[in-house]
Amino acid sequence: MMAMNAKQPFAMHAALQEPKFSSLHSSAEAMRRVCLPAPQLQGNIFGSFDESLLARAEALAAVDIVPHAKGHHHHHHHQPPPFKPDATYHAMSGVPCAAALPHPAALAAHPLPLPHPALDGGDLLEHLSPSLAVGGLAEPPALPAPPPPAAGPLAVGAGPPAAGVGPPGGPAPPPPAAPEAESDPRELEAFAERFKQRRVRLGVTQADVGAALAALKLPGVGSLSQSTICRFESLTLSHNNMTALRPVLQAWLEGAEAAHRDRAAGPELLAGAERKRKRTSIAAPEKRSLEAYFALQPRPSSEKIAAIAEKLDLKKNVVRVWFCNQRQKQKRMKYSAVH
DNA sequence: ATGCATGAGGG
DNA sequence: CCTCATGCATA
Repeated sequence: MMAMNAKQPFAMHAALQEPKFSSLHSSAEAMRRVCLPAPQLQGNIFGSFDESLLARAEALAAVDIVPHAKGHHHHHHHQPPPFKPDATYHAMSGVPCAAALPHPAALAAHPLPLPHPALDGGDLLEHLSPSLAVGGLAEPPALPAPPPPAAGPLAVGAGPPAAGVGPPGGPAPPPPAAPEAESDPRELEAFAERFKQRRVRLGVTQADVGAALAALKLPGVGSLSQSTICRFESLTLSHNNMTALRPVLQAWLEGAEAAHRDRAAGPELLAGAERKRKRTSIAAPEKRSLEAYFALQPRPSSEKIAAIAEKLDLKKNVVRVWFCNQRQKQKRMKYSAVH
């Protein structure tokens, strides 16, 4: 009997992408803004920037054929394939990493050493520069007082039906520590940490938690993936998302601990997961170019994306998605530094 | 722990 | 097309 992965991605999704944050989000937004280079006085100057930057990035990408250079990393593409190998398909390996994954990897930081416009040379994007210089760099640094909706239509899992939180009869489903939950970043941070600690103490993996959420049968709440649980614990989700998930995870935690004490009602807290598939990967050189370009223009137009895609031998959609993801990453909650 | 991707919902 | 919440496949 094969267990078909019949997952029901309950739709919660972006309910409102409008300015629905009160003040916390403002911080995030502010952070993001300050990250951007002053989008002014650009004009033709940027054209040069753009050109040299991308040219350099591409040059770097092209030097993958150098004998050794740094002394690490050796690629193998950029060959003249009859196709467009923008993506590298790797074989799967079914890694049951789960949560307590003993990876000694320490992660490598990406200081993003933005090159200086001192470089010059190829005008690989000559046909791009013009349009970008005047047509794309019109960032309206406006922020017309975001009206705080006050109401919390977060609808974490309240997509289709009206997941009324607080039905008469069994109210107070999500027992938030604070009725008015300020959603303090510190608060969330603290909770995430405690959550992880207790989760580990229960000997439950992130994947297990995600799967177990469905057993809670909370309205609109299905199962989540290990990724999401992990991101929650590491606070790499948007503030909105964190806030929405907190009650759910807290509910699970309580139930799990209860089941732990009383072994008789929590067999669903364990789940096996089997996955098999492949993921497309963007090669390092291409990634570098993309990063360089992103630093200059986080929001390239379709035309620019198409041009970049062609230059890098990537599918346009891949490039577009890459930019989208970059934006999300840059925007993601990381306010644990500035309040 | 993260990268690339899908999809809903809003413009 | 974009933003956002999520997920699968990976390193």
